[in-house]
Amino acid sequence: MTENNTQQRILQTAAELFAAKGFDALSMRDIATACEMKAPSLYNHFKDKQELYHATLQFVFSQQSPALIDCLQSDIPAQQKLNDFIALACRQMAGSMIFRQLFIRELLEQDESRLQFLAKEVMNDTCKSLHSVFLEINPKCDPHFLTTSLMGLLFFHFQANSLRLYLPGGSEKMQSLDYLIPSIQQIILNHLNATAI
Amino acid sequence: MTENNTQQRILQTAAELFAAKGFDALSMRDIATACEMKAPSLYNHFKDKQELYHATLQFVFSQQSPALIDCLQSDIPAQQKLNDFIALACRQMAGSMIFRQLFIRELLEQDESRLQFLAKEVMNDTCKSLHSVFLEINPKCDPHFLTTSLMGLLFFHFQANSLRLYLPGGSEKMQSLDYLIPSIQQIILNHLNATAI
DNA sequence: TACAGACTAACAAACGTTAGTTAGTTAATC
DNA sequence: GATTAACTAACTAACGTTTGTTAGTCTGTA
Repeated sequence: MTENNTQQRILQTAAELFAAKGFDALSMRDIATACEMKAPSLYNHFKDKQELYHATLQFVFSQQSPALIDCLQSDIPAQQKLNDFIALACRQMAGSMIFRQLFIRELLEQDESRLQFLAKEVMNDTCKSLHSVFLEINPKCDPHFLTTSLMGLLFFHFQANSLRLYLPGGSEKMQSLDYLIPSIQQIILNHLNATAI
Repeated sequence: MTENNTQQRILQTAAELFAAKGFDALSMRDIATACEMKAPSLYNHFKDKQELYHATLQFVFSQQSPALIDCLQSDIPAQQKLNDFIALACRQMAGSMIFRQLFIRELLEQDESRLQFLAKEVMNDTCKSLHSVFLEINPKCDPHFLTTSLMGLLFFHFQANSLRLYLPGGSEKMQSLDYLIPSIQQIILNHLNATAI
């Protein structure tokens, strides 16, 4: 139990640090210090740095989807399900940069086996539920394109929130959920409704 | 001239490597080897690793915008200008991963001064031209949101092209420019046209 | 002769990791 | 209930390697 507890604490700390700095910029000593221990102690819990990183990815990625899937399978009209989903995803994106940054780092790394894990183990169920909702709203739509587009909008709008302030027309108001949620909902819905049925 | 030539060669090589591996995973010896020289020789051209990295960013980012801006300022209908712009940006994204990956890495790093450089020196002019086109098509639209959304779609769709194959509904066909260009054009246009004038 | 730009050799610091030790806890024995 | 053995999980010390970088040297060109 102490074992498990320490392990969880290491994973949580490592997640924050890996997300912020990336695999190579982060040393085992950094992680250990943040966990209030010494680097060699980490090896009592994880074989090596790679294994700790993989465990961190699984730890973070497995937490995200359940709430999203629940939201897509509730018993309300499809369009409202989609709006709820987008709102929740936005809140998750804004609430913690850990998932978002780790995800984007994985996209950059382009490691085939890890991309496959990401797609099959982490995203597959959510995507399929989302496809159903898209098709329910408009059976002629392209659910894969819509899903990927929505992910792009979600990840980019929140990741670029610091950049936004320096871009023309960017303001603090546009970083807020109150602004981003309805805007993203509308761009997706507009596309769904515009495609001829 | 040899000086300038070598410098350019180093920058081009460094750009490819920094884009692929990131700042920390890449050593001066790696860069030197790829340039067919020894690491200390790099210091004849750049003060240190940081300066080489900054020079690389400037080298890469300054090449991208001119063609895009030209495309937005030609003398054709606004809607066609926008379509041409999106098509060209897609081709740039697909043609080389260097710009795309370096840009995303900068978004991850969240370094305020470099984000500011990115926004003001690299993207500002393109964004402003793009805003004009958006407003020409629909004066009631939100050009900042549209610009950011378009960037999100462009970066994500091309960066996630490897991931796409493992996602439900993903296929090689959907990685192609023939598929992505019109799809992205349409999602933006639909949103532009849907906003009440 | 001067100088740019390549080189070799070498530095200190930081890296991931291992070995060996120690303190605290649990379980079984007397 | 006390004693011992076994185990967990922390520690210190240290390893070999790689890192960014500097100093000093050689070579070709102007």
